[in-house]
Amino acid sequence: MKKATVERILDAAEVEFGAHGFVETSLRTITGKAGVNLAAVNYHFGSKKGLIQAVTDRFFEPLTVGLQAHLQELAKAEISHHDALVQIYRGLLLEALRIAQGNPARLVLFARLVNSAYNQSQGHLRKHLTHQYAPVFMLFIQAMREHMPSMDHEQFFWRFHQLMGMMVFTLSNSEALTAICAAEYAQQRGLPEIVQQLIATLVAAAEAPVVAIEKLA
Amino acid sequence: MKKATVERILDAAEVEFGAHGFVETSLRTITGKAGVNLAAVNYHFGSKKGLIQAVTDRFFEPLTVGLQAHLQELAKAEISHHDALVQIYRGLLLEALRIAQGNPARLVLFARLVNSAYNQSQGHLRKHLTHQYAPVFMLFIQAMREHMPSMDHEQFFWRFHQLMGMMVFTLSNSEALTAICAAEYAQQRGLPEIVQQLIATLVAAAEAPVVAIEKLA
DNA sequence: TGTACATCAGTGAACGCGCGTTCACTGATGTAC
DNA sequence: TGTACATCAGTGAACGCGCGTTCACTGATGTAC
Repeated sequence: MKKATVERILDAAEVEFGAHGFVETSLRTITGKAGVNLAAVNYHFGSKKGLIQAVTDRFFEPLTVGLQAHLQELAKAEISHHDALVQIYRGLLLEALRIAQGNPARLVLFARLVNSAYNQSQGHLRKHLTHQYAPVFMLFIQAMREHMPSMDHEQFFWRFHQLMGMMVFTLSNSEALTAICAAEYAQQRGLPEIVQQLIATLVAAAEAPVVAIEKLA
Repeated sequence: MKKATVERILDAAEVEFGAHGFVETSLRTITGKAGVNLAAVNYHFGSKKGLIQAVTDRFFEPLTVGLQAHLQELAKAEISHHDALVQIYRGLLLEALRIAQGNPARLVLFARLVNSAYNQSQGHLRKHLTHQYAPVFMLFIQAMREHMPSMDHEQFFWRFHQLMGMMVFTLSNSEALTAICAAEYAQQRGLPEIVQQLIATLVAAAEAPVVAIEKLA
């Protein structure tokens, strides 16, 4: 049973976008890998931008649904700030892992998508993400903020994005890093171990003492 | 007194590469801003890759010289692990700030350059960086490692790259983040404040307790 | 049940465009005798 | 000091290529009467 054209395009696009980014992946590469006609992308998705947004939604829709449920569960539980922070990141990253289905390229795609929320080069994607998923983002940020009580709004803002950076970079380069790790330390690490280490450092960084914002001498 | 063509190209390239990345910046944009002939890039630098490497060297050569001196000074001093870590990152980031001369786009360029050491899409740059500046990188890593004594090699490896990620992301998106910060919190932050906050979180994350590497449940 | 038409998924070939690069050329400066 | 030649910085126009997109078209399926 041959998969429908739309799905085969999305499957191929997901992998290629993850591996080489949006700009450096051509529609010819995607349609080639998918075994469909070049014009099929524009027929089904209208444009390359449309395809990028479709790929985004196929990942983010289940992710945000799962994350929202997880965060709402968490809000009811009475646990320490520390455990809550761990659970928040576990919720986000396990959900992402689940959707990526163990495929590293898909997790890299997730990191690229988050990154592009800051990046002006994919302006349409930034708009799409913020318009489409703002409520869940807000929920996530609020949950974090609740459990980092010693900071004022601006301090939290900077800290939050520092953590985002750590997460995005680590996931984006997970393939390069596991390769180096295998070569240097003879350890074959998978995504679950990487994510586990990542969560530990993220939470520790979230809990780091607050420093007043002032100019660097 | 009109600047020489080579310098004017490098100046423009630095800014444009910082603002839009290597792939998404065309030679026509650069030569346009520099006010020189399109063919001048290939005449002076051989190719676009050659230009990228020249831009890299103009930033990294003074950076690595300064950083090396700073690290060697530091090795003599008898200070705590914590203070040493602070000084290591201060050395790196103040040197980068100095070379960027307060121009945010130049600091973004620095972040892009570090990032491309991991990124396969600019393979030539990755090779160039590792071949050209490996000794200073090693020195930097060794200095870090010395002051994070409770980790084994592999744990240090992962932690180190998590910190790199935080740094690269924060600097890469410093313009977007300062813009959001100004809009949301009515605070006009400059690079020195951002770097100061960054160093605090980097060091805290470096000092975070070690966690055994195992699969995530 | 049969026929005419509409809709839809998909195709092959071409379009215009921007890209990095190339090349023959110009004009100024330096050098040898 | 003058002349002939070589070298060098820079130029204008074109080249070939890969890109996203478009368009006329095909063949299959659905629908109305």
